[in-house]
Amino acid sequence: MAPVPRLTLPDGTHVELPEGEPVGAVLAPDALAARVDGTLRDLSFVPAGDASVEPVAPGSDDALRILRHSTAHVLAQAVCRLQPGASYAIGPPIQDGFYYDFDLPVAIGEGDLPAIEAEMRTIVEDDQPFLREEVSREDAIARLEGQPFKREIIESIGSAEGEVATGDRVSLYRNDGWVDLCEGPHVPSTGRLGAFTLTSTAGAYWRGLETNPMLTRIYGSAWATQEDLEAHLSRLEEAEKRDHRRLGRELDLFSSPDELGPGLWIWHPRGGIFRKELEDWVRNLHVERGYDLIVTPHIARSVLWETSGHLEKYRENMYPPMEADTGDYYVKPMNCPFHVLVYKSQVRSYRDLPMRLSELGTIYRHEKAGTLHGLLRIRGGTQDDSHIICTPDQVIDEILAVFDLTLEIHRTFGFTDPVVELSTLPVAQSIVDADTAERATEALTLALEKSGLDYRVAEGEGAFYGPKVDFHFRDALGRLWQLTTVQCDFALPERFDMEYTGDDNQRHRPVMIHRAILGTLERFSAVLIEHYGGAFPLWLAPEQLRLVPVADRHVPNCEELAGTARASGLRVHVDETKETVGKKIRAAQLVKSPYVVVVGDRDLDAGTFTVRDRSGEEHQGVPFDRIVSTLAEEARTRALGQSAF
RNA sequence: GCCGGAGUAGCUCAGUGGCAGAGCAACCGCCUCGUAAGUGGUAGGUCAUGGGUUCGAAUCCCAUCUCCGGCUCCA
Repeated sequence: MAPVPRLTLPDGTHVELPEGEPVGAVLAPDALAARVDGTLRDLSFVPAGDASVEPVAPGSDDALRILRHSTAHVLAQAVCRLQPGASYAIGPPIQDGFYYDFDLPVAIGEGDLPAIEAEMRTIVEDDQPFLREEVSREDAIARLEGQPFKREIIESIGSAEGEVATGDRVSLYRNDGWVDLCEGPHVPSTGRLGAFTLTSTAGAYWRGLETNPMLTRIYGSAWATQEDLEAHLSRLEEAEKRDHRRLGRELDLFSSPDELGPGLWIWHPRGGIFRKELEDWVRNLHVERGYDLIVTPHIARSVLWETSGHLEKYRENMYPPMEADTGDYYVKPMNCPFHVLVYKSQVRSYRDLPMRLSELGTIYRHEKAGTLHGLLRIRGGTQDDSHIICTPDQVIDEILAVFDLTLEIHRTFGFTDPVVELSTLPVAQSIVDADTAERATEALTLALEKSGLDYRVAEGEGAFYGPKVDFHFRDALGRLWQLTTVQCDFALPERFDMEYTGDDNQRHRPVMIHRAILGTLERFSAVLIEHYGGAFPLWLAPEQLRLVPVADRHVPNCEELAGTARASGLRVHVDETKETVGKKIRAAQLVKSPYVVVVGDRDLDAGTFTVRDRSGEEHQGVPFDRIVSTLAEEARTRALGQSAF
């Protein structure tokens, strides 16, 4: 007779499990699953012998994943009830929720989601147990007859490396006669689910391959409690309020009229002043850091792009050529070839190096139509693009200096704690030989090690001409944005036959570092708008001070005060509309004007004013010259918070 | 590019085969006001574009353009 299994609980105590009893029998009733000897299992799992057992408590990350996965099953079951001929593919838990992919006899849209959700609720009310069975592959295929995707998965299991199951047996989960191939584990029964909602539908290729059939994906969100779900939904609402496309319109910053073409944007006066401030600052900072400013055109002959390799490797992202009297011209998708030409305009010596060539270069990329997204994914944009051309000995120090500048720039906006990623060369489509790629990767790795930054490696994610280091920063809502990219390039110097004379009087090949710290200004602006929710720090605010006359007769007083403030470099708006003070305050608040000063008899008599900031807080009795000097100082220091007076 | 949805006044939207609508914004008055919407009026439209069905189309059909949500976070 087999010995009774002895279970070790997380607190170190031991319990004996009566033979044939599942682990759930000894765990708290709120447990959703169990971790048995480190592996996630159903509560119904019966251990073969002694084991350590840990409950998967509600609210834990494991529990959330299981909950979401189980909810995905309920979704699939509901869809199959509503559309009996449906094939179901995969339905994993994801960030904040889950999805399931289907091939449906009848197409559905978002309007069909309430009906599906209602069906899901009845399944939850039924409190159907999730029953696990382990069967042979043949049996599994038989049980899932008419499910081509499941068949494909079953046949592929164990064949590719890293596949989940091994051996000939796979697991099925069944509730109420509906069967899915699934590794598990699941919650004990559907009654444990509930805090979920379906969010959207989408097309998704089977296994993500464009050559595969397009399936219908249904997305949902699921949480441990209704409160968590509601908190998530209000986070989405907050993100929507901060959407740069919406704020760009509301704050009158930019637009993309149809006549321009997709992915192209015009900046309005209020957006223009914001960009000017950003650009002036970033240019000056570069000059301070030893960069030289250059200017290059938007188009160039095809020969330039042949030499650079763009026509060979980057053509699909380039606008088609323009025919002209002197040959074919291409609009530039990158600035680097032009910077090479600046370098090559003279014979260079090691004394010229490092050369740090910088421009706000406007580029055009013919991005795939479906990938465009506001200012975040555009076809025309301006990069803070620089190329550092240096000797191999100087590479590491130059890269370190770029890292340093990167951190300084992002700190100015309140972005800290970057997530740093080293992307190695994409082997297949590179113009670089393995040896060169190795050298470039090594240089970046050495610089990263020396910088002390934590980083992770992404194999094969680099640019076609070289490996790169990317910096991602977290915004006010906790979202990560890839902003900075630093690329180490041994290929273009070769292709363009770039040279310098060394102190040995021999010719040498320089190294080129590509780097954009803000990325494109359009994209960066979008990130800033969402980060600040449109409430820019004073130095970037299109309007810095708004004066509100109490009555018409105070307009001249406001104009006079505005003149004083403007003389100190402040951007001031006087609200001359014939509205009530309350209405004018509201208008100022809606355009997120940082400071509002109401000007009436009381203030003019006293010679002091009440300053209202964005939070609505009022600072009383402030002389106007102090308002001006305080705001000027706030702008000068690029302060992130508002002044207290 | 592909799947699904959408396109009506500057903005947000109603209108589902029978005269093109509302709120906000704009403009013109009245009010001269004290920290988030005072009040009356006026103007504003090729209902994305082109074709079709119909006595009749914003509405139904087709095509095109544009926008929105997505297109492995792998049972």
